[in-house]
Amino acid sequence: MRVNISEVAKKAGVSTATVSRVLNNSPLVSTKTKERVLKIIEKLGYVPNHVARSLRSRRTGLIATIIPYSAEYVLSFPYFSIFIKEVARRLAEDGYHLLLTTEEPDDDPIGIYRAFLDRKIVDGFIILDLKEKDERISFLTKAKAKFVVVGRTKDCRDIPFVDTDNMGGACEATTYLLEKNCERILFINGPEDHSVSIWREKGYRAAYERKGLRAENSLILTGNFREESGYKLVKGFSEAFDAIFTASDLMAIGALRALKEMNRSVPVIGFDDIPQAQTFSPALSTIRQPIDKVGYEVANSIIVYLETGKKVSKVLDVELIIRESTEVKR
Amino acid sequence: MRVNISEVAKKAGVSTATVSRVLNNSPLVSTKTKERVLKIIEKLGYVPNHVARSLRSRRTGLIATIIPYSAEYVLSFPYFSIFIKEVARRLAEDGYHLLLTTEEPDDDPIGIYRAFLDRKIVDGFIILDLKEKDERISFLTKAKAKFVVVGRTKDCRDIPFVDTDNMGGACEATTYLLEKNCERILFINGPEDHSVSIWREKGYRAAYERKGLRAENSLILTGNFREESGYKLVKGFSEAFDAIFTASDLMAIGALRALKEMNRSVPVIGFDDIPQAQTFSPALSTIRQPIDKVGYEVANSIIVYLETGKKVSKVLDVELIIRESTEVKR
DNA sequence: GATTACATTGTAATCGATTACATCCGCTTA
DNA sequence: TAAGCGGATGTAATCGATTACAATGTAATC
Repeated sequence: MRVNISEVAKKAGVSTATVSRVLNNSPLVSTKTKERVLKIIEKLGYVPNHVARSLRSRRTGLIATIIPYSAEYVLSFPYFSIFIKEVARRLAEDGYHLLLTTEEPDDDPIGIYRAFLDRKIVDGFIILDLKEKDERISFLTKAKAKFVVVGRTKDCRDIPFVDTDNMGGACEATTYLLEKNCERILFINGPEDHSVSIWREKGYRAAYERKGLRAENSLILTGNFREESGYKLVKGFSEAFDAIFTASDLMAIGALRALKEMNRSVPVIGFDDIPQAQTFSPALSTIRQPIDKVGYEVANSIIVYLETGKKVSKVLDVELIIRESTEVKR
Repeated sequence: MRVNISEVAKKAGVSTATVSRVLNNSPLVSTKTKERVLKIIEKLGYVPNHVARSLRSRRTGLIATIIPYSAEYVLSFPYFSIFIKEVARRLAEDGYHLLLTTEEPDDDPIGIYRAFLDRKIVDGFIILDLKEKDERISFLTKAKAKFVVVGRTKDCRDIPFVDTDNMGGACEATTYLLEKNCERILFINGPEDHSVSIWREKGYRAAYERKGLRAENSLILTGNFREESGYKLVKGFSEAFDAIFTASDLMAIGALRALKEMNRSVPVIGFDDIPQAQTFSPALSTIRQPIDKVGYEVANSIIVYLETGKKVSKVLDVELIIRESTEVKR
């Protein structure tokens, strides 16, 4: 029923040390014994117990990804399943596994991180939904835990991260609108403490500056990534504008709804390229992020970090997808 | 730095056995010693090592969910992230954790299940995307592993499962169309080996039978849950029909596209209530599944199974959501 | 005062691997 | 021939908990 290493050792007429050496491909075993042991292993169908290994080696092969408690997060990140699948796939390639859990409902966002660290359940963490001042980062750094971040804070030296080129994408979208001779582009950004918001605003401003212009602060609004907020902000906006760029597709959809009700039509660009972007009418122009690659790279980065100590960071290109919502009807 | 149970025992002037008893709330400790030990634990910030516990107790507290290798799966299941989040949340309530991974790319779908079992990495499994003849089920049953299934096969005695009322939902949708005086309802089902397809077809047929009618086999087509297949099947259908019911919202969207091109308009009902269902024009009438509850219940069921041996199954109600796509314009 | 019962506590084996160190063997070399 | 060496293998400690069993102390009973 339960075959363990001593069973194998006994049947093969060697010590457990030798069996262990065979298992770990140690050069300290003669070819003859190695073959004999392997044959017995095969015959008994022996597979080493992972928990026992973890205890001795002090590595569990588990990487935690903790979903932030805000439900909005998952909703505002519709490709989450693709991301998570790709992370799991890449981790498995090197014998690691993904432990997925949620933040605890109480007001202690680092509680679960502390628990995993103290109990030695995982070898490392993947941090999602980065905030500009993120207490998870300071906690994990202080605790000397190993982690990789999806996103980027303003100063991110010493922290391995994987991010999409939010600034470049926002700049490209804004530039596209400027070159359509729009001058007053309403920019509906995400919450200010989100790191993506900071980079997207930088991109928006950079596009103006490249044209020798200056972005107006009054044209920059703060939404929450959700449809309703795009709708309301456009409805309530009293100044003049001739285009809209939003930090999420959902807010773009909301904005388009508002425009329709107001009987107006200006070019609109969103961010994310969620499934609705294609099926909405008008089909949304937007910035597509390579979410599968983000998953791959972040998994890769944590593996490299764990095994070599090297901190690998990466910024992945995004792509401006032009569809119907930027067609100007005059 | 690393505090273990002997450290605590030494500082408290007791044996490790006593400390362990305190940790596990054993009644075999006097109140006095218990308090003393607890004070030391607090002071040293001691937290028991989970791996050592797992080794001794033969339970890791990990539940595996394995994403099937077909990429379509994740795409055809847009609420996957909500589901998985709810599973993780419920598991954590009782100290369990979700280990998420993917099937191996080669043609051995049970390889990863076998690996997790042999290595004793997880205590149980949650099975997704059930097929009518599912080799995962037969393998896990033979191996005496504990698992809970999302979905239902025809004969599912002895297997704990959580399913939505696919038959009831399909019946309700079909009945709604029949009562709109549609007689020839084109039913675009999912692949035949998927367990959901079987139940949805049953519901479709049941609705006809209740009206004293008989569903025609030629009106039942097989799609693959994706938009393209809804589009193509409608385009290529040569017989008469006066309504469409599809086993996924994506196929419903495809069907509506086809209808538009063909310049026809019949009531259409989808299945799932994905985010696009609301934003598509016309907004989709559809069957909404309580995906968060499915996640909660399946996690609950595996916990109960592991801790009491009882097999708890549940069928959750679905809801017919009527939007624009069933409005008849004649 | 001896015996018994019961409540606490300790000792040591155990879970299943890894690995530092010791040992053994055969061969080379002075 | 003895010392030296390196390769192969074994012995036993170790990782950090749990738990069967033994041992102790204290109070109740005769």
